[in-house]
Amino acid sequence: MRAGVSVGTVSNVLNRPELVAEPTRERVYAAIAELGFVRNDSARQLRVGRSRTLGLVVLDVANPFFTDVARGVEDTANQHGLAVILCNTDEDPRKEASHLDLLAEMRVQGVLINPIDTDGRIAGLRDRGIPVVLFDRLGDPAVECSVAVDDVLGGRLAATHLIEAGHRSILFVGGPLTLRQVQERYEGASAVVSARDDVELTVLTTTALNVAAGRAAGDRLAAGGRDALPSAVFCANDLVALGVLQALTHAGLRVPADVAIVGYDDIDFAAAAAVPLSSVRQPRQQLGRTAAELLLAETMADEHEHRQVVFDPELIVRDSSSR
Amino acid sequence: MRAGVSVGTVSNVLNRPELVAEPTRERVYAAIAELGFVRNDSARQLRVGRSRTLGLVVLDVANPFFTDVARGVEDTANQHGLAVILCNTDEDPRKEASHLDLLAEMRVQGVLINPIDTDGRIAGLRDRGIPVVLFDRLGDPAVECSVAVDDVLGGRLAATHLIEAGHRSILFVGGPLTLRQVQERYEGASAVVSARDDVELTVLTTTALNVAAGRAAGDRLAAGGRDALPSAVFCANDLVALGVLQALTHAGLRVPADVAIVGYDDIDFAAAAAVPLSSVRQPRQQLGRTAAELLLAETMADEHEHRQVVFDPELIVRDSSSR
DNA sequence: GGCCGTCTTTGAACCGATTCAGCTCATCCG
DNA sequence: CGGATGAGCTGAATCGGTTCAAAGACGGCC
Repeated sequence: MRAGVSVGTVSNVLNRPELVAEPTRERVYAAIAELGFVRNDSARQLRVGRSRTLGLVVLDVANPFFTDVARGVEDTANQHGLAVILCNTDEDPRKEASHLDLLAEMRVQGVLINPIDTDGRIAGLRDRGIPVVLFDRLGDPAVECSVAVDDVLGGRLAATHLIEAGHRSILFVGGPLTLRQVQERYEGASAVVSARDDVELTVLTTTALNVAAGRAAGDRLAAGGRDALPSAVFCANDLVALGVLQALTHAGLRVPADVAIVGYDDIDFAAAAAVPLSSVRQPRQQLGRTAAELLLAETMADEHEHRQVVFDPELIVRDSSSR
Repeated sequence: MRAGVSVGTVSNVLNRPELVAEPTRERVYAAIAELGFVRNDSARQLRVGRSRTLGLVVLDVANPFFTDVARGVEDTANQHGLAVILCNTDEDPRKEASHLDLLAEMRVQGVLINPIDTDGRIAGLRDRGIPVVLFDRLGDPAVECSVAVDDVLGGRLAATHLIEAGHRSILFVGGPLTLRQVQERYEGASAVVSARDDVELTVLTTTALNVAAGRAAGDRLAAGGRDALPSAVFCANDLVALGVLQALTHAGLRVPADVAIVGYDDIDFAAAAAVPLSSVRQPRQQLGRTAAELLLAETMADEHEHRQVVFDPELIVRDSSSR
């Protein structure tokens, strides 16, 4: 080698510099700088058995909820010298599967996932020694760690608030209902409503949880005419809520006078909306950080006790649901 | 091996199945399924010399502008069987450097970057045979491909529109001014303004381009009192604009009556804002797709002609700047 | 039967960093 | 002075695919 030193020594300089004598170390650093040497991570991984990356699989990168979670994950990961590979599933089980396959081939240290399809693939990763932590959804504490926010409670908070504000016909907008988040938020609202005789809860399902889907739902609502309108709408997330708000406003309806709206997630844009949006807030970054920490704990320790962490959501009331 | 077959054959089944006889192929697939075999990507990479990933380095994942670009990049990359590693720099040159180092170690196929700091590191990647494509910023066509939107034109569009709407004192809000995008958008506006004697353009710099920074700027504006207010504000991006809008509204000022606002990027949330935001729209996904295509073209071809692609932005006028 | 060409399959070299047993040499101690 | 000690360094084995020259199998043809 350039520094008159063996490859073994170079490796030591890079990984355990304290083992190498000062002058040698200096020479090696100098040679590295001079030659522009960059360690080949594949070779290192091959030998060590696993990579220095961690996979994060989310439903939709364009949703600020997930980018905030990703922030949290990234913070924690970077602190430990790990890179994060962000994968987008678009709520498509096939995309999810193909991303998981890729992550398995990469021998990532672990995977954080908000799963759509809990098919065998996740178990497969785990069999292969790759820990998987579920986030924004609880799993089986016997086999996995998970971090979630209590969505049923979130649904209750929203519904309770609307009922207290005097609304008697509430429409839940969101979908697909196969998404656990959507289902549980609905469940929470439903539980509150069924405890009373005088309140009605209906559902309008959407095909996705984005602004366009919300806009479509809002258009349908508006097209039904003023009489068919519910007095309040509870949306499965803020993107949908913003879409509904846009469509209703566009159709000349007033929020909250004609229809009140409550969203979910309390993304930054909720407060900046046409009518500041009431929303159920989740501790997003903390969700990400906690998930990453659980994952790291699992990779480090020999003995590991799986944990379930549940955060409580909080209702933020703004103009869209109060007069 | 389980299928009574050599490793070489397995490799052929995986990579060039047409070379292997039907029955053998079947046996190998069966064995793979039975054993739950997953190819070790590091070993493959080590041999082949490069990975099947591509790095995307952005200023801020939480900015919908970048997630839309990322979408475009991902689409194209996935079509070619590549994974995308999304890196966040938070406008911090140190983070940028460390991400680039990591990507170099990973021997990514290429890097798409919206650079802050064009220090030696990018050239270093290129020397090592890793193509780099700049996006949202033009580079030197002799050494690199780049894709951008004409930010100077965007600035002109915004300023021209405001002047035509009768505004004579315009405030530009954005920063840091070291960001090329910020600078050029300002330049465009400045060029239009200096062509006239009766219009005044001032600048309020922010430390970042997010909602919080915008809110802070808006608070400062509002604190100055009604008399000190400019008649219009042109923001370096929509996040800042939304922040300003929020702060002004909160302070009891009316938009656009007291102050008009024009943003930049036309993110989905701009239309859904408290006062629907006028904004300069950029073809975001297309920017991402084009950048990825240029990168792929460079990796494939032996001979490669570097290209510069410039898209034109488009002004979308909404309520925030028209009465 | 022998030779040739085609289609399959094999097996060993190789990629580059890590790891570790073992070597060297200076120092210290009895 | 001999031997023990340990710091510092070396060099070869190793990880698991990919690649390719070469071997093998088989059929056709003279």
